[in-house]
Amino acid sequence: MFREFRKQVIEALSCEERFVRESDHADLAYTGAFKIAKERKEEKRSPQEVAEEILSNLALEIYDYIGSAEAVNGYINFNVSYEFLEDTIDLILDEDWNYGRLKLGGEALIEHTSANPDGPLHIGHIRNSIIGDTLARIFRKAGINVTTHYYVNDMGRQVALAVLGVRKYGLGDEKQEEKPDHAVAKAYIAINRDLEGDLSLDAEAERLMVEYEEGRGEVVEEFKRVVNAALEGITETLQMLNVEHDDYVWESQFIRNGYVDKVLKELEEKGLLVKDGAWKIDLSDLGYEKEVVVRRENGTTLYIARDIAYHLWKNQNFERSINVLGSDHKLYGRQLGDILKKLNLKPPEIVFFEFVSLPEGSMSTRRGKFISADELIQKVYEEAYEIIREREFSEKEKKEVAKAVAVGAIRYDFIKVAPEKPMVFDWKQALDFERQTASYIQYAHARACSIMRKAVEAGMPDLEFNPEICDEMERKLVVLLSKFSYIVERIVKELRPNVFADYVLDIAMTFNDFYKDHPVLKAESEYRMHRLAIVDATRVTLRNGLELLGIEPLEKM
RNA sequence: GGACCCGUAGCCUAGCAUGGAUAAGGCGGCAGCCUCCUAAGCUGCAGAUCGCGGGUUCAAAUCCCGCCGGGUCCGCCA
Repeated sequence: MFREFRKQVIEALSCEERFVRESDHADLAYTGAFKIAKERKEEKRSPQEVAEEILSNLALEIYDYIGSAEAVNGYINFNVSYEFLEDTIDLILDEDWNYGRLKLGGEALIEHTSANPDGPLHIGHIRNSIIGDTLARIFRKAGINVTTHYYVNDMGRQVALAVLGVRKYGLGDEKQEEKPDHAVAKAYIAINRDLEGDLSLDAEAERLMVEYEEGRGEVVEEFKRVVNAALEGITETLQMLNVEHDDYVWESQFIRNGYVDKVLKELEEKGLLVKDGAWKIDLSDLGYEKEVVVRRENGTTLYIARDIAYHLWKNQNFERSINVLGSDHKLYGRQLGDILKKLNLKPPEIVFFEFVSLPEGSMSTRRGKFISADELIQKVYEEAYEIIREREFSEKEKKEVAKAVAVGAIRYDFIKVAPEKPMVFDWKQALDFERQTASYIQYAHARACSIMRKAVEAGMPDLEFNPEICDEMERKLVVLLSKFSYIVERIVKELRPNVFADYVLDIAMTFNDFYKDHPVLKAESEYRMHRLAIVDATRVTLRNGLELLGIEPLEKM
C-alpha cells in the first residue's frame, strides 16, 4: 500500500524518486526545493518559497491516497489520507497470509552456506545460512521463483584430508550418539595435527585428490561416505534453524558432466588461457597482479575452474544468481566475475558478510577452535526453557516454545546486523532475552493473538476500522503496517536483509506502545471494533514478517 | 608493500547506497509502573567531540582526500 502512496506522491510532483523520502515529520517528505532554490540563485528565493510555489501548483485532488501536503522549512510534507488507512487495514485482513506479496516474477538462484563438508557448521557459517535463507524467503514473497543451493565442495584439499583422517581414525564410535558432522571434524582435526609433523601426508592427500578427480570407484565411495556424513549432520543443524536448501550441488558433478572441460575449451578458444605447465588466466589487463590458475601441473583442476562451470550452468538456468559469501572471498569473487564477463556470462550478485569471531580471535575448524551451531542452539534453548519452566504449559508446549524462542533469538541476532559489519560473538549476549530480540517480536505477536482470542471468547469478534477516529498512535501503526511490501521490494533490490529485521522490530515496538494506553476489549463498541481491526492487522503483519525471518510466530508464550 | 571492509554514549547495534528538519533503539546504571486485554511489557533520568584531521556544500554520521585503530585478502587452498 505504501508503494502506491509513494507512487502517487512522486507522480504528483513529477520528480526524481530520490527527492521523496521517509521522514520523522511526515509519511513522506519532498526535499527537491533546496536544490531548485540553489539552481535559481538569481531569483533569490528561499527553499521555503520554492516549496510553497511547487505545492500551490500540485493537483492533489486526483490522488486519493494523499491526505495532506504542507510546505515546512523548505520541505513538502505529505501525509496519507483516511482512504489510504482504510484500504491498508482492509487489504491486510483480506489478504491475510498473502499480505505483503509482490508479483515481481522471474527466476533466481540463491546459493548460500556452502560450508566445506569437513565438520559441523559453526557460528560463522550460520551467519551465511541465515542471510541466505532470509533473502530466499523475502525473494519468494516478492513473487520471484527461487531455488536455493548448497554448493558442496567435495573436491577440496580439506575433504581429502578429512578422508585421510577417517581412514586413520574412523568415523566415531558407532554406538556413541555423536552427530556425524562432529565425528568428521574429529578425524579432520586429528589428521591436521598429524600433518604438522609428517610431510608425507601432504603428498598422500594430493594423490587422493587426483584419484577422486579421475573418478576411481573405491575412492569416490570413500569421499561420498565422508561428505555425506558431514552433510547429514549439517542438514540436521540447518533444519533446527528453519533453513532448507532445494538442492545440494556437488562440485564434482561439473567434472563428471563435462562442464569443466567445456569451460576450459571455451577459455582456450577465446585466447584467455596461458599454458606453461599449469593453465592460467591472465587478468593483468584488469589490474590484477597475479594470474589465476585453473589447472595444476598434475592435471587436476582448481576450485575456480569448477566454479566457473557451475556459473555457466547457473547462467543457462536462471535470470538472477545470488551468492552469499564470507568477505575473505572478495578478491576471488571479483576474479570469478571478471572471468565470467570475458566468457560473456553474467556474474553472480554477491552478498559478502564479515567474519564472526570469538573474543579470543578468529575461528578455525582445522584447529578445532570454533563454537558449533549445535552448541549455540542447545545453550540458548536451555536458557529459554528456564524462563518458562514455571509457566502453566504442558511439557510439550514448553519445549516447543523454548525451541521457537531459541531459534528466533539466534536468527534475529545474526540477521539484524548489516552483513558488512564484523561481529564478535559473546555468550552473555547470546543468552540474554532481556533485550531487543526475536522474543520481543514474538511476544508482541502473542499479545495480539491473545486479544483476538479473548474477543472471540467474549462473543464480540467484529472488526470495523474507522479512519476518522484514528489517533496519532494508531495512525502511525497503520502506516507502518502499510510498508510491508515496500520493504520487501527494497530488500530484493538492495540485498540488505537486516533492514527487514529492523522493520519487524519497529512494528512490534509501535504495537507495544499502542497496547499500553489503548484498551481494546474494554473500550466502547465503536472503538473496540476499530482497535480490534488494528490489532488483527498487526497480528497478520507481524506473523508474516516473522515468517520471512524464519522465526516461528507463537500464539502463546 | 598493495587492495577491500569496519570504527556512532561504558557495551551491542540502526541510520551512510540517494547529503537535508532535534543522531534512533537495546543492554548495563539510577528512579518508578502489575485490584487493568500476557511485566519476555511500559515510563522517566543519566550517558555521543558520529575514530582523528582537512575538503566539497546553503546543509556532512552520510560525499572526497589524508591519517590512526581493528578485520580480511594478495596460494598450482577452498
